[in-house]
Amino acid sequence: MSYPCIKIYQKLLDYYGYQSWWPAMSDYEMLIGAMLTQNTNWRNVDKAFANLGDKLTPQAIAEMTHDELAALIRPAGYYNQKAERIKLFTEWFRQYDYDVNQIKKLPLSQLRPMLLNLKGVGKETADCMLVYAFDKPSFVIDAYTRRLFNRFGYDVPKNYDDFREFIEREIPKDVQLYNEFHALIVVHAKKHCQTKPVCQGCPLENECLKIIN
DNA sequence: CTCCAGGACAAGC
DNA sequence: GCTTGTCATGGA
Repeated sequence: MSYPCIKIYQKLLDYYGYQSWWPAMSDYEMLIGAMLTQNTNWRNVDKAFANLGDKLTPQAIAEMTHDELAALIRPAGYYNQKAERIKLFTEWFRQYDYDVNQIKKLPLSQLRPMLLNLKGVGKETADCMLVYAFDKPSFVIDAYTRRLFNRFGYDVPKNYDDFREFIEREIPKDVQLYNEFHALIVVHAKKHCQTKPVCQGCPLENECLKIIN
């Protein structure tokens, strides 16, 4: 690899500054947001949050019926699936008294398989939860990450865990770094590369071209 | 009208 | 292992 992965991070950080993610009022809101945003525009997730209002707590959601929850999160799409899966996740969360600090005591090697075992929590969602709620360094791979690394000329693995481990080998295993890097990738993609394989008007375009040529 | 957005899962090969 | 159909809304 001719271009160090960490330099992409540094360029994004220089341009956009620290993002201090995840945008959420509480750890529970972050965890639910990770499930609601699956293949869904964040604007629609915000509408669901607005509908939930002060009922966006594990206690309140645990007491709702499926239909009540589904109606509130309807704007976020897949609302029947997501309602069921959010209920199941909240049941799991209850084992830890709805307290992320209890979950943080578990090692990453044990916690990640536990999350993946939950219905509706796949690899990307699990890694988001690990980085943004449980302070565990497990690099998040999403469509934006693939697009960016392809743009920079990387021949990245198609397999999720292969790609994740590839990046984890390239940069320090630091949860704060993982947190910022993924946030910067998303912010960058939303501003400049949302639907285009090539970043037109991208602030890093000159750098991209310099690297490829 | 079509296409897509910070995916996950089950079924089929 | 990998590919495909399904789930669904709202904005461009």
